[in-house]
Amino acid sequence: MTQRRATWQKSAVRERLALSAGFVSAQALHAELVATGQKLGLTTVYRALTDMVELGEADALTGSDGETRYRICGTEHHHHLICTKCGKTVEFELSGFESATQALAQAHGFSEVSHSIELFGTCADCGVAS
Amino acid sequence: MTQRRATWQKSAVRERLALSAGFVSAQALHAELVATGQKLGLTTVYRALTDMVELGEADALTGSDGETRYRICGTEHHHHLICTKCGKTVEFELSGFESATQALAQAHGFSEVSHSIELFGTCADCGVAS
DNA sequence: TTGTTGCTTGGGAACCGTTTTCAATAAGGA
DNA sequence: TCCTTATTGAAAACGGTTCCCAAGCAACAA
Repeated sequence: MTQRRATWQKSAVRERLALSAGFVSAQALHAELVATGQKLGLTTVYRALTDMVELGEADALTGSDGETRYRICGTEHHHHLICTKCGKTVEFELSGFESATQALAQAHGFSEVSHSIELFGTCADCGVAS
Repeated sequence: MTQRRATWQKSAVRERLALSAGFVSAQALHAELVATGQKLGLTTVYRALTDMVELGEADALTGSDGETRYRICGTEHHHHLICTKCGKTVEFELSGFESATQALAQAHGFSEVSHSIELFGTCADCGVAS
């Protein structure tokens, strides 16, 4: 059994991620850490983030560009409303919708259904001020 | 202005994709074409698929593994119910939901909202028969 | 505190899907 | 048929992520 050890690298990744309002890529996070004097390897950042996702401390989201972004999230089931400009994220739940999709899936003979629901848009701050 | 020329390669990609019940990766599609004696380049398959997506003839879906899969789809707005085992896909629409998300997004000050909604599960054929 | 164990780190190479390059090819109008 | 130029395709480039493995260090025992 793998037991985890506490290291300042993991703490640094966790803390830095907590500072971000939205989803951040592993590379960006690594760059920020290095820029603030925290010298750690990119590989380590990837591992720390992967661990956090497995522990349910963070959510991962792979965009259409193939890059995975991370964010510290609540543990309850939720979805995201993400600003495509600045990455700012709002969590929300969708009461009623969950059961509706479940019913729809079962109607088609599907089981073990999970879903991916994300909303993308431009937040107030990034919106055109004209 | 870019005008398109008809080539047997593009037709081959389109026809092969039409044979698939679900989403297929560019590499898999290329392998299938080569296996059936259609000798064309992987690059060409990528280009043909990208074109189809731009023309609205196909849908592209980038999975968490970073691989993009394609499928011929209807032109109206719809979502997908996808079997994670065999890739079989069912299209469906979500009346009422669209407006609900729109309202939710605006409530948070977001504009130009789009959404990504996909359901994943195990289809009847792939379900555990024990 | 010191010693031992083995998880963790990190730099670079490897991977893998995708895109770009560019010379050869071929579609389609004149 | 000829000519123009979009298209093809093999190889190289790319970019994000993972693997390799020797050095480092956290946790625990004595």
